[in-house]
Amino acid sequence: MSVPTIKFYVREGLLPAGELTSPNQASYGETHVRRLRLIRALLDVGGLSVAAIRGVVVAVDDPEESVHDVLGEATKPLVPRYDREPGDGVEEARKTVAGLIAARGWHADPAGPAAEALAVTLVALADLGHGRFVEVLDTYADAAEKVARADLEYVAQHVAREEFVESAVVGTVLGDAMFSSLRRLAHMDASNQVFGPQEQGGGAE
Amino acid sequence: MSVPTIKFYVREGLLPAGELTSPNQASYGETHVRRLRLIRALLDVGGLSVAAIRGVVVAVDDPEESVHDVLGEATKPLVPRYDREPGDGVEEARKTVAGLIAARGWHADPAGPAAEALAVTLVALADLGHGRFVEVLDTYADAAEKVARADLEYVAQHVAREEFVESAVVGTVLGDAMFSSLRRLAHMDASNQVFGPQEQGGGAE
DNA sequence: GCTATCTGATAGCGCCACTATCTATGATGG
DNA sequence: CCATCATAGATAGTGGCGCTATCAGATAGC
Repeated sequence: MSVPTIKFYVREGLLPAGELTSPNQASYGETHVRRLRLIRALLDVGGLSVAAIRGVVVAVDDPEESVHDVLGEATKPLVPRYDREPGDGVEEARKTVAGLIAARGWHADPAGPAAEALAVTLVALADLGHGRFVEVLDTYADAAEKVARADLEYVAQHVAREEFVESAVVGTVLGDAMFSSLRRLAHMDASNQVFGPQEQGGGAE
Repeated sequence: MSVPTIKFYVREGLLPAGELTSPNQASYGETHVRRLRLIRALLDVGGLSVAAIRGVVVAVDDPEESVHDVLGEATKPLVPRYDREPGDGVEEARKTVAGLIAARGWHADPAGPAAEALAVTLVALADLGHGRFVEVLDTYADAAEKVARADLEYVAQHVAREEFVESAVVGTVLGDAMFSSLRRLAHMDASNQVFGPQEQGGGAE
């Protein structure tokens, strides 16, 4: 972690400035190191942009901010743009999403960023000829529910109140990465089972 | 979709050139449109880089290429770098991942990109003071298995052989996006239930 | 004192996903 | 037939992003 990089983060509002002990000497403490680790994790592992991280840390530092709002902040930049002539199927996808939320009794905003991102993804799938992929939506939603419950449980057990907000962001962002990797591993396994062990790698058999 | 952008994709090897009917007239067919949609979906929704997409389409176009290899290609650029003094906990994380793979009997390479990405994520979590998050790994793995099975089933039912490779990529990349959105929705619901309905949004009650 | 090191500020770099401009060629229409 | 206009291809430029290099000014430490 180079000094100029750190100063860059300070400039960008990701990191509070060190306490000046004299005009050319600043001291950085444990909170700074913690914050730096948060930045690196969100940046490298989570793939967030510096701007998104700024939004997150501003919200994290604001004691008035609710978990809900911070997550919204962290999630906003993740909605894809996927340009399309409006109304061409997006509307239908939005309805599908709203229907799913209603069917599951989820207390979630059908117009929020997460719902919108889902709708966009469904449209993209339909465009690619995979409109039927919605048939597995329920399986995905089941899995998502289970994972979300586990997340909440973890937070309830291991996270102190004053760390709720930061932990929620970390869990949301890194949890995605975690699940994504696990899904790939599970895919490998499943495809190895279906297509047979054609000794095409490190066949542990 | 502007013309210069399309030409850019041709130059970058993402899109085959149109068939020249005369030195200044090229004809683009359905395959080009399809490919363009694939590019936009992977780029906008999947968040892949142009370089990664090139790897994917080269592999997709190669009839010798196996699903396995193409997915490897698409997955490789997704492994985070997350610089760290080596051996400082990464090794332990790798062991955790290998143990998980073994415990589940997954036929997956514990040294492949997916396993490595998972290990890196675990290290990042540990760095952030969430080492205990591994306790929910099993829940995540269960969910991932279920989702992966559903994916395979979908492919088996709805995808023709010659589209296996492309569909696998699409499913892997857009499936991540889909699950991610669903998890966020499930989080909203869970947190709304835990923290009580403080009328902080569009309370559909 | 004298050098080495730190600070903050400004400007620049390298990569990436395009985009603008240019020339040559040929389609198009009165 | 000929003026206009669009298109192909090639080259160079743009804007954003995540840093990084350089520079003055100030001070710590010898």
